[in-house]
Amino acid sequence: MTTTIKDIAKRTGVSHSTVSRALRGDPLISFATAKRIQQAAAEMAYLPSAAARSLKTNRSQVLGVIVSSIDDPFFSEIVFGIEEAAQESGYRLFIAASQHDPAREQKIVQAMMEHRTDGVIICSSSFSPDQGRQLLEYGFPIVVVNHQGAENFHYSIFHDDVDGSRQITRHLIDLGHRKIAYLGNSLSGRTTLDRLTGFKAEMQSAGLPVPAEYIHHVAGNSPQFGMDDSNYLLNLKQPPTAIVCFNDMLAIGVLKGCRRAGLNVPDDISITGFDNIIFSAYTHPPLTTFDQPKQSIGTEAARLLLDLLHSSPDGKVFQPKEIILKGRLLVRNSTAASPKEH
Amino acid sequence: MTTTIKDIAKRTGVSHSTVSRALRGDPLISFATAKRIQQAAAEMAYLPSAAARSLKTNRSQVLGVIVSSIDDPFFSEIVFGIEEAAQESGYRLFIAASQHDPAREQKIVQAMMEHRTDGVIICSSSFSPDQGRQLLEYGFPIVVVNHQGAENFHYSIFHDDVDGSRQITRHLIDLGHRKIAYLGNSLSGRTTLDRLTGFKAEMQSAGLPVPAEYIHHVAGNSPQFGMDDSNYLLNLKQPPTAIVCFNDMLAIGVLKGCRRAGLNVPDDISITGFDNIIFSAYTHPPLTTFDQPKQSIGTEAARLLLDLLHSSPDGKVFQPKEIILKGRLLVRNSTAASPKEH
DNA sequence: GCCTCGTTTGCACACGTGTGCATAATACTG
DNA sequence: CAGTATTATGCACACGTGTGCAAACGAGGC
Repeated sequence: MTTTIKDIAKRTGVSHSTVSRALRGDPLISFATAKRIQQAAAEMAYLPSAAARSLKTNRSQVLGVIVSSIDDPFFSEIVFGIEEAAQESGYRLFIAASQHDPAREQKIVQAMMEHRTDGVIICSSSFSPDQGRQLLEYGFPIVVVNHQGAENFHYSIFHDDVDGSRQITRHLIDLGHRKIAYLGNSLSGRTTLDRLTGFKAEMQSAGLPVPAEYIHHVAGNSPQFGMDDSNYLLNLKQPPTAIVCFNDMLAIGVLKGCRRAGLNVPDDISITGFDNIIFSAYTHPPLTTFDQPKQSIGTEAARLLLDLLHSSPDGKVFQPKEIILKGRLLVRNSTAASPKEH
Repeated sequence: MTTTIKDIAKRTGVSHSTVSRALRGDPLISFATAKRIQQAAAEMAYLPSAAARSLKTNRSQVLGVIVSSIDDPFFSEIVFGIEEAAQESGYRLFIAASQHDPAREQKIVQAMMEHRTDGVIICSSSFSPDQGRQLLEYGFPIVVVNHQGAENFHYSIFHDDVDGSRQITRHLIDLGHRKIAYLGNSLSGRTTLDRLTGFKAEMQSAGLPVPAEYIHHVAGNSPQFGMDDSNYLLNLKQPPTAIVCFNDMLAIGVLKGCRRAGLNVPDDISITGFDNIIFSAYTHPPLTTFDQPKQSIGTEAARLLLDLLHSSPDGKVFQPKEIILKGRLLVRNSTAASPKEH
């Protein structure tokens, strides 16, 4: 059986409460006995029961992380950042993937509640408002990352997607492109809208038209969607000379779609991504994209949540807070001067 | 505050033990009162405390998953498989990334013990034997996936890497290649050795020599390593006409390295990967690789562990078990007939 | 040597849930 | 109707840890 503080108490001849205090470093206990107890604990390979502690203290030292999918490298990197910050403060992560499935979201929310997670970070742009409300009502401190329903939550971390998208678009305009299309992902809620907004804004300020058929949405994040739906844009009567893709995953698919259609990137058409996932440096040609500080987003989200946790006992209500991070344009080789019209 | 079974007891005028039984579906409780209690519980939005339950039952309904890194798409897909199976059986996941860092591994092991995880799945090929021993001594049921130290553990899931590597190599030999190099990842322990073994075996059975300089190892899994170290192989006096890469991540980097060196894949040189991660279909050219059933590996690992958990109370000791899964060769366009010697 | 004060430890209860056992309520048998 | 079998419920304790409070201990001052 696993050793408990009672076992240690028996062996050292003190009460279990003394052991508890000694191990927690309570100054009430004399240095001599504290040391004696700690040594005994080490020898007996004692490890406290998280369940018992959590039951008593009402704190689990666990942060819930809800992400739409684990196998999306964008989210993986954010999670990586979260874990760095969490582990630094002695917190553990409870990661769950919603997979855009409401039933699954329901189960996740329930599990978070049952485990009395100390707080929750939502990274799933499509997370259902109903589930969000449930979490809020339960009293969880919540930090949302790039989330569409952010108006309901008080603490959020944003990457400035509007600005990023403007920079990407400006880059293409500067290269002489005038017929630029946008390929979005309808499942990405606010994120795709922000990027679309930035795109439109920059086009407008350059006095360039954006015909309705130049804005197209797919329903998923895999390269497959990008490849399949690139046909739609390429087969338009007036095909674009550049495509601004919602993110790198789609852009990677679009690159292949173009190649299949016999188009040379970037000579015949320019393609841009967004996020700078690791693979975007290895496509052919390497992808021009917007380098989003994914890891920082994760660590900032975790730090904000931890701040919230450690200051709430004071009873003072935190001011709503919105942290906006900026990335940088990363010009590689999938963009070039607009092809001359014949 | 959160509602407890005592609150429900008060409201329904029964004792808290009756509530406990009613909610657990204990047939001791009459149908009428059980229904009444369940309804009250639903109205009061009752959710059991995982901590309390786990403390009392000594079962956490949580599986620990140790993975070397989350942002490696290969592991992500395995984790995805694990989660599918776990959630089906009402288990939750406790995921932690070791990052090849012993200090981190130590913390992870400790956390798993403190949380009294019901079992552990180790997917980190470089996981330290010391930590593994500690987990074993603690009494965790453990399932290892492709792990180097599998001899110490009784239950394991393997992909038949030796066979896969032979098939890949055979494919290249059939295409007329005679000078074939192997690029491994020294951090991947047994996995890279198995693949190297298969490679050598097939070369030998074809009567082809493998000069020592044709076997090269890098120390990491990112495409960057593949790109950087491809130079070494390409600059040999007798450069190979084909490179068998440890996995897709490295192969993706090698593809870029070849392009940089002015080589055309597959006309000048053939490249193969391993794993079939999602991006391998979108490289240029699309990567010939070995399609490993990643998701199945995950679900099988989880199922094996769950079987272990549900049968151990009988006291009967399980026979050691090793499940070997097979994948299939996936020929795409990064391999072609060996270039003619001039 | 008595009182006071500060330090160190133990007692007892609490957290929320599960369960063996005793007891109360009901049904059944003769 | 008494006695017994059956069913339904409650009591009390347990899981491992943390903590307010009382008690024991020792030291110092007069």
